[in-house]
Amino acid sequence: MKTNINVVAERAGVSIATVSRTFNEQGLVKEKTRDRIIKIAHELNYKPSPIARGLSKKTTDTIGVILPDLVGEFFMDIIHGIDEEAYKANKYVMVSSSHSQRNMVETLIEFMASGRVDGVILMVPQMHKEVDDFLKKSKRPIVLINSCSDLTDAVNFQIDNYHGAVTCVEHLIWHGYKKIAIVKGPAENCDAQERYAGFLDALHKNNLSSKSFFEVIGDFQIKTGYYAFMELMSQSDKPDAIFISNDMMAIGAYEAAKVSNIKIPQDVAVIGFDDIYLSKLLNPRLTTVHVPISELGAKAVNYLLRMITSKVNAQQAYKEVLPTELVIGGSCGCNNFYQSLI
Amino acid sequence: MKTNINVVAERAGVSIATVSRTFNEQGLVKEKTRDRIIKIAHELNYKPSPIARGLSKKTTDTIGVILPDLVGEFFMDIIHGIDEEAYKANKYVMVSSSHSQRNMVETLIEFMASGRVDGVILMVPQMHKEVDDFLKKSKRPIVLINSCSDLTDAVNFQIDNYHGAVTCVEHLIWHGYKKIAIVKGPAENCDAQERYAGFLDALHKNNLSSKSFFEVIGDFQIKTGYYAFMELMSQSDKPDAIFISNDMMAIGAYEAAKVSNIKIPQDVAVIGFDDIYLSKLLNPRLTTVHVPISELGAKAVNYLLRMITSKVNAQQAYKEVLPTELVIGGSCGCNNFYQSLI
DNA sequence: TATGAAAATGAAAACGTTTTCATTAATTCT
DNA sequence: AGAATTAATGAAAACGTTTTCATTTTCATA
Repeated sequence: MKTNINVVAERAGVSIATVSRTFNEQGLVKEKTRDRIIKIAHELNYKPSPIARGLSKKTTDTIGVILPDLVGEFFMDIIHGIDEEAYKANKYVMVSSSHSQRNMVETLIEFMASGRVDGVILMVPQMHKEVDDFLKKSKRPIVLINSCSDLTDAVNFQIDNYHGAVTCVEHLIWHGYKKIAIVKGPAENCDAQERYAGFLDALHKNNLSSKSFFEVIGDFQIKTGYYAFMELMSQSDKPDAIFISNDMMAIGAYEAAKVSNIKIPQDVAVIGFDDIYLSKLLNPRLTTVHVPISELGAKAVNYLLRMITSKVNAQQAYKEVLPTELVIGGSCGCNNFYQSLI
Repeated sequence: MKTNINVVAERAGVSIATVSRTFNEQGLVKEKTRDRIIKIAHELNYKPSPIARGLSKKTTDTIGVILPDLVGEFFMDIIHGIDEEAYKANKYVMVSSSHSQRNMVETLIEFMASGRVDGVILMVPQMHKEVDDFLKKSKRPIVLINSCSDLTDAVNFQIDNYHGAVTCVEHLIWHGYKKIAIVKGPAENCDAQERYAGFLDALHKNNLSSKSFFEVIGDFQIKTGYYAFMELMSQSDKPDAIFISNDMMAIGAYEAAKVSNIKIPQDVAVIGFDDIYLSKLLNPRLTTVHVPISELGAKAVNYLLRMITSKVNAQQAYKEVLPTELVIGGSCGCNNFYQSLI
């Protein structure tokens, strides 16, 4: 009744070994018998069981994805990129969030040890020792995405936060602004750190320097953007441009500007980071930095698959920084940008 | 070297059967030996292989999720709800999009037949015959979410689009509006159909009727919301309120209002549907309908798991409609709503 | 036509569990 | 104390593949 490899073999008058070979390596079984087997398998609607195959071959054709959270368009984009590439390669995708940090590491270990996945794509907001240790001794390949770059001996795909920030600041300088402020992200956040570094370096390279009262810290949420903007613009010495470390805070800044009757960009220029969907809807459209999130996922999958198939040395460290791109809106002072909303 | 059930058994001076029993049914193995086995297993860091177990038991502890798309906060919320519940039940989640309709059914069949998953949560934008047929003959349980309700013999969890729409319209009527227009969603979309039905019924129940020039069709995207608003408000006989079938189109409407200098809600009241994140950021905050997306995923998982464990009859049709809730903003004319942005 | 190499196939072990059925150990009952 | 039950364990088959190693077939070459 149940249609396994045996019934196909029997029906084809052949041993199960040849049936197996038919579905795996090519060239090993004679054209004629191969065709016959394929035909019969098709008639019986036979497909090799992935589970049994997994037991025998120790591969599952699925990759694990562990994200710090499963909320918001950002993580969705990552999953999307991963899914798309995995699908092309006929792989399956198992997702899991680290469930509020309760057990990121446990999930990871479970995944790896259980043989459920052939490899893992892992995103850690900030790298702790535990993870670091584990990466080294893991038998299955692991690819990090958008994780801190301080561990040099891992495989890591990242966004080029630094140059994104540099480009922003240089664009502001090009506009002629000289008093450039920044709303920073959380101190422990790697993205925030890199963006801040880019900000500082761009200023210095252009013989400007950052003043402490032009630096406000935020937490990447709308609210702190609001207050940061208020704080900056209520000083007697006001900036003429503000680099806001992410778009969410920029939204808060827009709100603050509206409330306090400050015009963007006439009174103060504003520039964000991330190019989230909302940024298109602001008025004027927010000038920001596009980050190739979905590509990040796609590239991570491709590399992981090559690690799995040993096309690339899985022990070898590798790092790739994906370029970011300035998206011109009206908030920086440019005025012939493309308003894509309608 | 490799630590499988055999080495544990040997080390414990016991047969592999008792080791297996120790990790499965309880009460079958004597307390004392059980403890010894557990201890040894722990020392050796032994965990039963899910793959081998899967082969033997024909269950994998993972559920499949097939969504029409992996983009935007909506689908992320669904996955989030699913993941959270699955995690609690110690199940794994395999996601897949239908990759632009290319092969939703194939993915489904593949999933089911391969024994990769114990059950599937499936969301289909519009139900075609193929899927319908397949649902019937599938051996593994399937739970539909947010899918058309015209197949009565499936398990289906849905949003209460109808009553959400009724509530909207009645709220508008309560405000005193009499000339209520609608921007509909795509004709073939089930959500859109149900919302439209609610709209009509609410009007009739209140002795109002819909006029054809007050009904415009859209496609749930921003752009069509823009044009629909323009069209409605450029007629000589203008509506005093518009029920827009989703928030995205409402955003377009806001934009159109701004461009044409029409004030919301003073000149025309507007109400949306979905309560997406952006709706909080509009000014005035959009009055809309909250849909419990994440709960939808969570409930679907719970029911699916009960089908898998036969706590509930998997052959039996079941339908659950999750309540929606009106979220008051300023766009309907209310003025003491909670503006949650800051 | 015999011969050797190459190509195609088969038998059986392995992968790591669960589970049925039989057997032994422990316990209760008279 | 011995029989009758019940509780605990073990041996081996099953799950459905892949893969090694040996064997047979084929085919070109001498």
